[in-house]
This record gives sequence, C-alpha cells and structure tokens, in this order.
Amino acid sequence: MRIGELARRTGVSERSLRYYEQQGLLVARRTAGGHREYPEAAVDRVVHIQELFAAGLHSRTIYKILPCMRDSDGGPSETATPLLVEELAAERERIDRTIDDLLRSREVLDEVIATASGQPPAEAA
Amino acid sequence: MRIGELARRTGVSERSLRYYEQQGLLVARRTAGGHREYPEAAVDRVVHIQELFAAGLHSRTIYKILPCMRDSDGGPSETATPLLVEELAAERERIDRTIDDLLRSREVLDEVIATASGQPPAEAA
DNA sequence: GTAGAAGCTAACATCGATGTCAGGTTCAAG
DNA sequence: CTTGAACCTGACATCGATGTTAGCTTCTAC
Repeated sequence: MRIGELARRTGVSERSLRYYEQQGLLVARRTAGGHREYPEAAVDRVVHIQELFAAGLHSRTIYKILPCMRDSDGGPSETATPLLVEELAAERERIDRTIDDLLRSREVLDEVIATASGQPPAEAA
Repeated sequence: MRIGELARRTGVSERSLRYYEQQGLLVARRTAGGHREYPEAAVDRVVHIQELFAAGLHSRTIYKILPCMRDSDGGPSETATPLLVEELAAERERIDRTIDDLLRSREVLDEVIATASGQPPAEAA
C-alpha cells in the first residue's frame, strides 16, 4: 500500500510516517518513480511504534528494540544485547515511576472533582 | 525561606521556581531588595505542582485547579466551576489512556527483556 | 566597608515529534 | 495526452518546561 492508505489505516500522519522512515523505524520499497510502497505488515509495525512513542521512548531507543520485538511475521529477528536489556530495564523503571505519578495525579483530580460535584463548600451550607 | 533553600528542599531548580511564579502557580513575598521569601507551605505547594506537571498537565490548567486543591493550610479556598470540572474530567480520561499505553508498553519491554534474558530465539533450537 | 555568596531580570537555546508550506514529480483514469 | 489526486524532498515553525548565560544587585559575615 502507499503512504496515504497507511496513514489512514493507522491514524498516523504521513509526515510522521516519513519521519519514522528517516529514523530507521520503518522501511519501504520504492516505486520506479520514488513513491513508498508498504507491505501489509507495516500497519502492525506502525502500531508498535506508536505504542512505544506513547510510552515516552525516544526514536533512537525504539530503533534499537524494534528488531527484538515479536513481529507480525513471527518471532523476533534479533535478541537484545545485555547492554540494551539494561537500558530497557531503566526505561521500565521510568515507566513505573510515571505510572505512579499519574495515579497520584488522578487521585488529586478526583478529589477536586468530588469536592466540586458532591460537596458544596462549607461556606454555602 | 529563600529560593535556594526551596530549590534544595524540593529538588526543583531555581529556574523552574521562578517560572512557576511567572505562571501564577507560586507566590512569594519580596525582601526590601527584591529577593523572594517563601513560607514553609511553599514546599508542599511545589510538590503538588510537580505532581501535576508529571501528569502532563499544562501550567495553565494547574493554575486553574490549584486554588481548588486541599492545601497544607486546610481545605480548598475555592470550588471548581462546572466548566473546570468538565476540563478535569477530560484530563482524567487522558491520564487513563496514558496509563493504558504505559502498561502496554511495559509489557512489550518485559517481553523483549524476557526473550533476551531467558529464552534464546527459536531459530537456534 | 568589603568580599563573596546568593538573587534578580532578561534573553536565548534545547529537545523531539509533528504541523505546514513550497515547489516539483509521479500516478491513474479519462 | 491530459488532468487532478497523491506523493516527493526540504525547510522552517511549534509547543512548553527547563538549561544556560550575562550583567547587575542584594545580602551576610567579617
């Protein structure tokens, strides 16, 4: 498929898809005229990439772990080096901390919402 | 206390503290010479602010909800308007989505780590 | 009063994914 | 062949919190 369809099917802008390619996250065959031609598997791959971006990983990190991920084609084509594993463990910890922060913040929001919704301030009672 | 101590005690840079003030998130009395002078409660307040920043909220949003938060001084000094509540609910949903993304991504990382650590790739078997 | 630490303001830099625009080429259907 | 949609590259803009620097002032302890 071409870039327009891939963008439509993944919800990722063409701009971003080209950026992913530039960062080595996505490859595409080229038409005689230079247009990108993606295989079906590209859809899954873009979804994976998005997930990792959503986790706050940098493209450089994603670049390193992508070959180690179970792809739609089957098993991973490569195994993570100890160094990469160490880096991923650090990312994992960062993610854990982020989740904790989010849970705490969500509680704060809930408290404010609850106060405003259910319990009119004492001054009004 | 002055800005240096507040920075030390909260782990937030002086630069950021001044920025918070500029955004209206933090107020400080001023010395005759213009130096900032913070009350003890500022420590808690800065911690709150950091939590909300960590959740991905913008300073403008934090500005709006801060007066509605239970402060170290006691109850909230203001109650959220319905409009604000709606906005906070949207933030809450965003946070939920973010958490989901993070959980998914963490699983991906765990899988890669597990593969690299324990299970040599199938092609070798 | 004086030296050095600590503060002040203002301005500019940064990071990274993404938006957007310009100017040109290719593709597909008539 | 022609036309309009889709695509190409390249460059510049954006957002927002924070880092950094410069040049100056204030504070504190001697």
